[in-house]
Amino acid sequence: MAPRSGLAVGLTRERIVSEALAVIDADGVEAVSFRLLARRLGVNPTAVVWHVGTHEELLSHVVASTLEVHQPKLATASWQERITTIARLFRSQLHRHPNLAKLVGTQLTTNAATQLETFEYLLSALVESGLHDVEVLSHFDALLGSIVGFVVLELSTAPKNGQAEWKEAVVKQRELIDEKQHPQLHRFQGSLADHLSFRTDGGADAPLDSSFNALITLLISGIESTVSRRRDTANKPSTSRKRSQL
Amino acid sequence: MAPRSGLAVGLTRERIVSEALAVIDADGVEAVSFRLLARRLGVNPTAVVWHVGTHEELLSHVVASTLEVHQPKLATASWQERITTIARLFRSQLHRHPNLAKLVGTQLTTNAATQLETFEYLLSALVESGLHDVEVLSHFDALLGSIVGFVVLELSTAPKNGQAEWKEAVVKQRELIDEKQHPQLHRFQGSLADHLSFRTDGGADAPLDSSFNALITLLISGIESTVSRRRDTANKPSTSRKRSQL
DNA sequence: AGGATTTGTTGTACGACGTACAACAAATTT
DNA sequence: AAATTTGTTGTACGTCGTACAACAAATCCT
Repeated sequence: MAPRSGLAVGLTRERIVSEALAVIDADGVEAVSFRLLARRLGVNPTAVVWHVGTHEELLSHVVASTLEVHQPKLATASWQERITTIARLFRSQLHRHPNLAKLVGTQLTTNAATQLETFEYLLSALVESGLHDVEVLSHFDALLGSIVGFVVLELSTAPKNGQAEWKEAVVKQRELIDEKQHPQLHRFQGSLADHLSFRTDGGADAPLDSSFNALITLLISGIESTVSRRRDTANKPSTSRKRSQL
Repeated sequence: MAPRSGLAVGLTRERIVSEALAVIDADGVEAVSFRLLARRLGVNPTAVVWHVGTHEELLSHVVASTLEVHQPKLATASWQERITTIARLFRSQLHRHPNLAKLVGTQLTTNAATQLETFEYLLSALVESGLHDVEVLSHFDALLGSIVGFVVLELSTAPKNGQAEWKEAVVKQRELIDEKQHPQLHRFQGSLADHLSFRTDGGADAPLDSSFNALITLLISGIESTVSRRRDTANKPSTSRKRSQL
């Protein structure tokens, strides 16, 4: 798989991918080009192409290489603790490479390959929670999608061109919230600056820690109450309170 | 703001943006270029630039124009119903333009501008749920981030180049799940194809309806139990069960 | 009314990009 | 020792965003 041969054998796909990651961390995804990488590696651009294929494939490989999470042993922990740990681990991993977020949210290549461990943990946690088999998979998506999606959104970045004017516009708009038309927004106006849709900085500069913790708590206690609610209605089915499920 | 004048006055920013949206719906975000739009509008490329500014700004305008959700009157509904409605409305809106998802997840310009109505509804629903003021904002982010993030991830697309080989690889990898190493994954193997990280189609072709419903249910009953748990501990504080909150 | 300014459009030009293709040399296989 | 594979180079094409200068129609100023 790494068949050292050829003329100036120094070049590997791994080296290219890791160089690309460095560029991304420093200057963002848009800065990655075959020509730049070739320059930095002292190599001809088309040599890079030969190793990684298309530009799109290169970026896929970068994402894949970054998301390899080495799981700590969680076998003894409760399912709640396991979900929490997985979520936080993923988030801190992506926070280490914030410019990668847009790729993770975009690529569908969430690269199941190296992630089987993580998925197994998450799935077993859901089974252990007491959910029925039919529910487990939909909750698997719900957790994975909301957690990954939250972090992707948290790390989304401001438009890097008209940054100054844009920030100004956001601030002004925040100040112009009308008390009568939007009373609750007005009431929370002062604190809005650090929250989604009203902030002027991406999550790399202004992380949403407490919001993320709130999300985890919501998800877990949501599962708990789904399970326990069913346990109740099993005893006295006439009192069952049904939430519309479609 | 729309000061009809000049030579061939037919061109407006609105017309450009709507043409760009048409291109995006048909061929994806990558297909949008000044030159193509100019061709389709029978106009010189730089005329387009004059109206919309940079390429990045053009895409921002497209997102903004699409996310204008006209809210139905929800004043009489319960806070649970209001959250559900907002979430579903947003999702169906974005499902109508699936190729736009990557921009929404990427741009931070979630365009608070025209969305104030929606945010007010969401915020008031949280206040009404009984959460404390300090919690409302973090839960605001948690809901917004997880819901929007989920849909963005749901709609993420497969790499459009080596599609055939890629799909094959995903299928094969799904089949090679080892029973002893990953027992739960193996157990659910058959159903995995339609779920996150194991599917071969984006959410536009294979929507994750039941997973989205599960997410909403989790979030809402999570809030309910957070509130009611606090109500209990207010009566007998010694029994309070604390979930780690940082 | 008429000159100045704004507004919409055109043309030209530059540098960077992805990538297809042909060439070729070192290493490996046969 | 011949054939093939593997790594690298050079060239070349079409496309892209966008900066800049020119210019005409509409509007504004006095």
